[in-house]
Amino acid sequence: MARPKSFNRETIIEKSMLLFWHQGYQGSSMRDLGKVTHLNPGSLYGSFGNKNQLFLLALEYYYKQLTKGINTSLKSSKSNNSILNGFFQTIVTENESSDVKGCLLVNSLLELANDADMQSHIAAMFTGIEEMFYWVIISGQKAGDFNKQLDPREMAQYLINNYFGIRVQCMTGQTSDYLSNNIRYFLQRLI
Amino acid sequence: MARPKSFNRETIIEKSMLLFWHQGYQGSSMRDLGKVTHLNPGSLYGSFGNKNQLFLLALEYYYKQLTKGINTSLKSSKSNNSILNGFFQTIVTENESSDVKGCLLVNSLLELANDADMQSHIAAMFTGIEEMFYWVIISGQKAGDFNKQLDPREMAQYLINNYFGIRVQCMTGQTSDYLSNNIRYFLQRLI
DNA sequence: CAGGTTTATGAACGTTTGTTCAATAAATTA
DNA sequence: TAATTTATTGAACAAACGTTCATAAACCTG
Repeated sequence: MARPKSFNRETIIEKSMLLFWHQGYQGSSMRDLGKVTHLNPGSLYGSFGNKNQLFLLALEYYYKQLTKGINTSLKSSKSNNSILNGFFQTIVTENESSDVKGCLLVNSLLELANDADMQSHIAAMFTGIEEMFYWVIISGQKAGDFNKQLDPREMAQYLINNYFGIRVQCMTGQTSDYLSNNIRYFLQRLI
Repeated sequence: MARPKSFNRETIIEKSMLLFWHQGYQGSSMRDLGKVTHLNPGSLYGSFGNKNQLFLLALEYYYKQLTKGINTSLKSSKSNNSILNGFFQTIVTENESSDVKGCLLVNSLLELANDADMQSHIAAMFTGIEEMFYWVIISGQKAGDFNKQLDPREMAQYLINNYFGIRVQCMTGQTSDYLSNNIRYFLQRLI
C-alpha cells in the first residue's frame, strides 16, 4: 500500500468534532480544521472527501461518545433513576469544565435546518436517545423506580424534551446549581 | 430633511427577521437581505449600520411578537392553564403552517454561542419569558389552576426548559399531534 | 425654479470561503 | 537499487462574503 498515512483517522475525527462542537459547522472553516488537525487541505480532502462528509463523521463520533455512558450503565446494576441522574449530571459537569457548547447534535439540527440530509441523520440519533430513555424507564417501572401509572413512551418523549431544554440552558451561561435543580425537578415528576 | 426614505423601517426589520429566522445569521447574506427587502447595500448600511445591528433589531422585533400574545392574554380573564395552552398551541400551529424554523432566539443562541454580546441580549429575553411564565403561575395558583404545593419559581424554570424542548422538537419534523401530546404531558405535571 | 440636503444605486474592494491539483516526499514491492 | 504506489504539501482557483463609496436621483426649503 505504498506510503502509509501519517495520522490516526479517529484522532482527526475527534479533533474536528471538538472544533465543530465549539464553533458550529459554518463557523469552522477548512483552514481552521487544518490547524487543529495539523493537516493540509489535500490530506483532509484526500482522506475525508469534503467538509460535509467530515462533519457527518464528527456527528457520528459525538453520538457514540454521548450514548456510551448510558449504555454501559444500562448493563450495570445501578438503579434506574440514578442512571438518568448520572446521565444528566455528566452534562452539567461537562458544561462546567469546558467552554460553553451545549450538544453538538442539537446545535447542528438548528444551524443546518435547511439541509434535509443532515436533518434525517440527526433525527435518527435522537430516536436512538429516546429509545435509550425508554428502556431505562421500562426497566425502572418494573423495579419500582418510576411511577407505573404513567405511559413509558410519553415519559421517554418527556425526557427527550427536557434533555433538549437542558442543552439549550447550558448555552445561556446558567450555573451548575441552576441546571442541577432543573434536572432534579423534571426527573422528580416521573416518580 | 430633504429626500425622504422610500421604505417603512419596521417592514424592513420584519422581512429581515423572517429571513434570519428561516436561514440563520450566517446563512443570511447581505445580498439575500437585499433581495427580500428590495434594498441595495448602500440603503441597508445607511439605515441600519451593518448586518449585526440589523440582526439585533430583528431579534428585538421577534421577541416583541412572541410575547405579545401571552401578555395580552395575561390581562384577559382566561384561566391560567388555558393561557399556557394557547401559548404553546400557537407554536404548534405556526410550526405546521410555515417552513420549519423553530424559535429565532433559541436558534441564534446556539448559532452565535461565541458572541458574548449576542448572548447577553438573548439571555435577557429568556429572562423575560420566564418572568411571563412566573406571573401566569402565580396567578394560576391563586385561582386554583395549578398545584399550590409546587414552588412557582421552579415551575417557571420548568416551563422554560420545556419551551426550549418543544422549539427544538419543532425542528425535527415531528407531527403536530406529537408536539401537542408532549405539551399536554408536561403541562399536566403542574396541576 | 435654484440651491441644498438626504437617499438610492450598484460597481468595486479586500477577505475569506470550499476545493483542486501539480509537484514533492516517503513508503512498498520487485 | 529501481520502479511503483500512495501520501503530503501549499500555491492557486472561482465564488461568495461584508462593506464602502462615488455618482445619480429625489425631495425640501426659500
